[in-house]
Amino acid sequence: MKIASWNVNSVRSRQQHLLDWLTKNPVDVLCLQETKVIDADFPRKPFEDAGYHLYISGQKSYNGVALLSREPLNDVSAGFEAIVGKELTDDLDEQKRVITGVINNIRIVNLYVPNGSSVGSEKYDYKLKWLKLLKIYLEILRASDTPEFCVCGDFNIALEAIDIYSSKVKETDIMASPAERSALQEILAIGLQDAFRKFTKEGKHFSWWDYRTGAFKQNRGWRIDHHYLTPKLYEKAVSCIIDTEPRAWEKPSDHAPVIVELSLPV
DNA sequence: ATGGCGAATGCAATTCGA
Repeated sequence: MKIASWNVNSVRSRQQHLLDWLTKNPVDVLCLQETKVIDADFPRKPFEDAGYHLYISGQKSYNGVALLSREPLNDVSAGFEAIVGKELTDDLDEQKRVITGVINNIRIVNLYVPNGSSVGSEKYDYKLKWLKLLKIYLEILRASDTPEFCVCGDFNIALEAIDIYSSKVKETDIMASPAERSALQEILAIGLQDAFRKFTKEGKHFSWWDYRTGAFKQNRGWRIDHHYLTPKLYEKAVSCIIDTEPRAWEKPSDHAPVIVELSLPV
């Protein structure tokens, strides 16, 4: 079973790239982030014609997540509230950043973690608050009757120095600040492991490159798109690769898709 | 240190992303 994650930076702008990529890479589940479209305007038909069931949670202009699956998904919910309740969710479901579903007793959680703008900003505080609730959300799922899961998406956090092209990472750099990293480490402490690092120990492997200053050509990137697996699934992982090819296509997303393969029947 | 690029909105210029 193959599960891919791709921040597409607008599903409408990237529709043809997505269809071309899926033709070459007919993954079982594709998790999209930054669809940037309300549900009524999501281009469903081309993906349904390509053989996928769609589960979407979008909003105008910003954010938005979607699950595309060859087989129908069970137990689909969008947002935190369905899992943690209204009280704890507060206003954190206004931005559409979470969608989950179950296939073959494996839960897939698709996330678009807030960017945070800059360290110390209001958006940074929002990001840390969001990550705190994410931990509770995942703890509840871990204790549910579908305890094995793959949490993937755009985390907007580079966990280690080798996940960033520059060796000059400052504590004030968004996506690399100590508070962001420890918030993510606390989440992983519930029992999640980085599928990519099971197979690749060295640096210079990235999933996002700035559109500006020719960053991709010079491989000046960050690895901020991740697949985290519960122990039983981590054991079953047989590969995890970042497909940099579509990043070189014309008018690309600034992110590349990341694909994990599990030795499990679909 | 700054700005650079791209998408959305909505029709010019601004906001946001990372």
